[in-house]
Amino acid sequence: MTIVQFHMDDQQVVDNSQLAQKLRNAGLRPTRQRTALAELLFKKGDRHVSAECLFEDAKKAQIVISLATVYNTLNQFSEAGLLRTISIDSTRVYFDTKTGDHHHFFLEDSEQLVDMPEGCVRVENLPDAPPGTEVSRVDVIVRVRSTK
Amino acid sequence: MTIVQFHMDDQQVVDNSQLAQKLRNAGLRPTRQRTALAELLFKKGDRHVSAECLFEDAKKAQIVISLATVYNTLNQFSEAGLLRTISIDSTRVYFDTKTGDHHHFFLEDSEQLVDMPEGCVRVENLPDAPPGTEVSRVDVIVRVRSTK
DNA sequence: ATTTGTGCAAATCGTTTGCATCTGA
DNA sequence: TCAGATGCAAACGATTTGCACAAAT
Repeated sequence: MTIVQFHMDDQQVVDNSQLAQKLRNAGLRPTRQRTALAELLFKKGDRHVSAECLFEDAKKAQIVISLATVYNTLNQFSEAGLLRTISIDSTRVYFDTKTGDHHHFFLEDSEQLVDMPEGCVRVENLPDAPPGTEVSRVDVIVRVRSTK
Repeated sequence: MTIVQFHMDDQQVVDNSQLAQKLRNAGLRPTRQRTALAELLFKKGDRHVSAECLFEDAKKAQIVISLATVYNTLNQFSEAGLLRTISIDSTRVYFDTKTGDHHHFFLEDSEQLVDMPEGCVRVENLPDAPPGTEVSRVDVIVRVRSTK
């Protein structure tokens, strides 16, 4: 029932020196809180978090950090390409630790995002992009809700 | 440069008595401001508006209305099925006057939505919805930005 | 030592709500 | 008449920002 997915581009991070390196590669100094958040984000495999929810996770993990820093860090990470942002629900931004090409289920009841396996969806018959523009990304979001 | 599209299900509204009827059918009293907004929304063919931008339109059209009422009215219209809401950009909700099954281009530069012709896109190979859920809608958003 | 990050609180921005007043059927 | 609409201003919630302080290199 559980779908397990691995991606070579988002290599599984297991120890903290790899994390620090990942941050450095992205041009970010591996500070205490950045490393701590990176640990929460990238050690557990694919995640879809909101700032608020990562902030809660951090609290539970005894990490001392302010909500503003969580926001700033998430934004830095996604600018650096470590995360991808998704906005589905206008009230919240989700950050996806999986940056490769893939699409999502959105569980309307629980407001959660679930990855679809990479490469499985094919979108056909797309009209041409409007003149003077080029496609930067195609997002497919399948909204689902519990039956009954 | 301009793409014009017509759809039979969202019938073109041309006079105000039809508008009033459309509102009544939706269970909404055709009050001054509702009719005025409906006029802006449904007389011009397909539109994608934010509350703020419709509010501006209303001002230009000398309609006396408050921003809160624009919000309330847009929400009522979409609950009544007269509009469809789309959230792409987490900072703004778009209301689409075309309620049929269709998808969108999102022009990242100008933050505008453009309809794709109905029925042209085909999404294949969708994985099954997670257990216990059913698909309520599939959204395809093609983000484009100006070349160079 | 210098640059860069962090925490906090205040600011912002889109959106919603409470309530007194008005209006359409 | 009177339920239902409207306007306003205040409330809200997610996110950003300004600034003094702290930590990395």
